[in-house]
Amino acid sequence: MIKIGEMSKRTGIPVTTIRYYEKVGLLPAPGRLESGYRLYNRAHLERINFLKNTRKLGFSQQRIKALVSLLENPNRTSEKVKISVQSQLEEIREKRLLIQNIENQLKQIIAKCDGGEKSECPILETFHEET
Amino acid sequence: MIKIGEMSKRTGIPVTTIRYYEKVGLLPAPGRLESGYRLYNRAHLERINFLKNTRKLGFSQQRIKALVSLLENPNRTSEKVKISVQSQLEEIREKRLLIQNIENQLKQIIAKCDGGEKSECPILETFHEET
DNA sequence: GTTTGACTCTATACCTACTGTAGAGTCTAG
DNA sequence: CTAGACTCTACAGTAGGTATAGAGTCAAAC
Repeated sequence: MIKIGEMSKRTGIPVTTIRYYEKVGLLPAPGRLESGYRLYNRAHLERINFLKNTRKLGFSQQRIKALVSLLENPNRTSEKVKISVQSQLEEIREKRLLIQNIENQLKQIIAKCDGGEKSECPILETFHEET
Repeated sequence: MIKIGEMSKRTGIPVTTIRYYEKVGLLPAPGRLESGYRLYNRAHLERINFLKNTRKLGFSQQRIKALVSLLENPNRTSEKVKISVQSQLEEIREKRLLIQNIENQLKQIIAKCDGGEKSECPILETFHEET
């Protein structure tokens, strides 16, 4: 049984964030000492690692909650888990396409500028276009 | 001279967002009718198009403000504008690399799952790893 | 002339996913 | 026994807006 500071050290998740995860329902409320200090066990450590890993993969809190309830459901199938992760992949893929599109547009816009010292500026002109 | 609803129609930017841009200093405060209604001119329309285009390219408000002050500076050089847009490109490129990395990880994780009906689940196991 | 409906105003709350701060209490090593 | 580290709650702030409440205004139909 460890206190929140030790948990923070072991997981690399800030103390404030751990308390926040409890508040939003991603982490079960732990037991408390008489002083009110939180006391975590092995299961909490595992849950925080779970949150850390899914967060790194860009999962939203909503999707993480869905995964957690699968996790806690004894009737879960790995198929359902897979479908959830595939949705996440699709979302990420769309974000990547969007950002790639922006990247290409920026490159084209930069290419318009010859870097002269005149006050005319093809980049600013582009930004003023009606679209 | 047009009212805010007409401006919204012409630019496609919601009325609430136009007021918000004024509040955060991206759009100069327009004149008002006696009733208090905002009245916009050609310059405001151009500014809103500018905001719309830079926002579409993922510029932060901070960077947009920097661009706007270049825009308003008669001593600006197109070189300075170019440098600002190049910084934006670099930021976007890094975001894209990050998201591509996530995408690849997700693909690898999904590939671990054979979709069986057993309760064991390589995906959930991956999410529980200490990292 | 009035009434209806669309429009506008301000102010405030809400969103995601946290982070930071104030002020008070607790624990532990010297 | 005290100093410093740790923990607690509650609330405010971040970016970039969106949504809502309640009040006032404008234009056209009747």
